[in-house]
Amino acid sequence: MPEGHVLHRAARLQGKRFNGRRVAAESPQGRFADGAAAVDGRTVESIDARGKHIFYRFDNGLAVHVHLGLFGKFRLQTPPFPEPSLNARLLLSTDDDRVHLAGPTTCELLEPGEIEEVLDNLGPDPIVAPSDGADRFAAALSRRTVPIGRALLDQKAIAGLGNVYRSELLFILGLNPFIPARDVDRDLIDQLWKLSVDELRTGEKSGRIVTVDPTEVDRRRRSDMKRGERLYAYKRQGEPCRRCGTPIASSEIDDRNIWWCPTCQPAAN
DNA sequence: GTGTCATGCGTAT
DNA sequence: TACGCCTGACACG
Repeated sequence: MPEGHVLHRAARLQGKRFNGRRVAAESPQGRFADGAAAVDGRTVESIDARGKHIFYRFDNGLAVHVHLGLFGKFRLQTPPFPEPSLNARLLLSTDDDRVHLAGPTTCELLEPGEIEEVLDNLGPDPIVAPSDGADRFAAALSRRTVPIGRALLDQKAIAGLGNVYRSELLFILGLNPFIPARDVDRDLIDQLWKLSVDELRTGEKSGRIVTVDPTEVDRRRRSDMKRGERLYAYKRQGEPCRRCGTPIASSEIDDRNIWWCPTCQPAAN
């Protein structure tokens, strides 16, 4: 379930357990055997996320770079450790903790300096919220004629948004997904950036994506909401818009589904 | 048990 | 634009 908030949360929670600790590294599945061997017995210096990427820096200068893709998953485990699944690409263990990684798109060893090459291909990350983030985001969009709904998934424009957040952010701001990115007003771009910061940081803290304002659903607190009550648009096609009752519409942009409210997010005139 | 789908993305066409 | 990759949850029988 990996949008950017998941990786930042993983970096924070794993960092608490592994930073400064010597770890055993292995790859039960075998596909990262050489990489695991290169960091086995080394000390973790830091674990950091950027966009949907996470980097483990070790005291020998090497780093492990992971991207979860659509299916990848981390599990944090404590003793007694369960038998690792044969799918485990990477296990990092101390006597007290273990992180179990399965199904990543990327799990690779990086030499010193190579982390920067990955970062150079990423736009501003709302969770990091650099001071020039809104400007960089706006500059990236200003060059693009593609729909705003597509541009939001371009990790060079903004790093960390995925398919859930894109539907939700556009809904909240009443923005039609098909408006060309460069035609979106700068004021709305700034709002998109600020909302991304707020929503991803909220998601990082809770570990799940909740965008609805509880007062628009019922009096329950966000943490008590059932799945399906936490979002405005994502995967709600045919269900009534929480704001106006119009059935939520769905379509595809670039082979990926997107959901929106035809009334609250009207097409540009 | 089998089939489908998914919060992603690189590469080929 | 289409396909391949990687895993797991869920619907269906």
